[in-house]
Amino acid sequence: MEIQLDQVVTPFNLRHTLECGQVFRWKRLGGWLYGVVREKVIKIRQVGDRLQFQSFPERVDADCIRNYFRLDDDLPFILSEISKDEHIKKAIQHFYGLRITRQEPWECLISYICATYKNIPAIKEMIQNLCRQFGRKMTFDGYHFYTFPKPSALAEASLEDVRKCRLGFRARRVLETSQIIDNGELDLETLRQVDYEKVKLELVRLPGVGHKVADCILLFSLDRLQAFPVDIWMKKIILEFYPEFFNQSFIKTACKRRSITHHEYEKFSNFGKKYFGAYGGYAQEYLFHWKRLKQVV
DNA sequence: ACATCCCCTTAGCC
DNA sequence: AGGCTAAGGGGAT
Repeated sequence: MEIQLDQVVTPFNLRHTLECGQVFRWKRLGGWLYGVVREKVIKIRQVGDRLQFQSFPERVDADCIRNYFRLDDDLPFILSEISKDEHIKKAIQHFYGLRITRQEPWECLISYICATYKNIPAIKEMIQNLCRQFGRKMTFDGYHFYTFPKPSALAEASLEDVRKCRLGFRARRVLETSQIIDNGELDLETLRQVDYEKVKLELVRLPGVGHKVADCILLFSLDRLQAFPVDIWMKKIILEFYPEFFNQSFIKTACKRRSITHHEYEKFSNFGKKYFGAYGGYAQEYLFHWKRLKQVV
């Protein structure tokens, strides 16, 4: 199947979108990108302004793809809204077409609990282990894929088995959070309707979920495009490009410490929301990807 | 080689 | 209240 994009009205860049670090389960295999979304393997590639895809074992329609990649977001408008200065403009220019994804809240929640204090390759490894251990196997094009484990599968697992997935101290947090979700104490899907601050309060009650993880879940799976997660990279970016928005002594203290205090988190995240506005999350992702790639090169 | 540091942070202690 | 520190283990340096 195929989706015809109009790069003026619906700019999209599949590669940037999947490689910017917001998702952990996509793989490049033989010219295609393969991922698992809602129990189905998706095989997708972009040829110019055509988005070609197949799926297994059942067919997904174009709406599913549009939904996952947020193709209905008015990206030209969003990018014009966040184009506040030369730094963000440069990042946008570099990765034009990068979109925030609309992930499944459950998978997003567990993924970002795992993401605590880990680098991206290691996060991918942990999630892969979890899926291999607790998911269902699917074989497509000769490659093996696994569904993301259901809440019950993780809730019923032993701490030891979760630990075997190399989760370290995150194992207990994943297990306990899975039990809360499986019990129905918190219904993730209904959180889309609740307002931002209330959802955040609900999320941070889960073991392993602090403000940063909650903001990632809000941004990548609960449609809160104003959420502005601040990790160590975003801290570096703000200290480097936007120090004039804070008082000098605060910046000086923040520079001395690599990690982020709760106080710093609030100040930086609120800055992001205020400065970039309703689509701060998009600004965050463009800046994040730009900074990380620049660091590598 | 081989330490040592770093890691898209959280939670618990003081 | 807010700052400090420990917490798997793999990959980078």
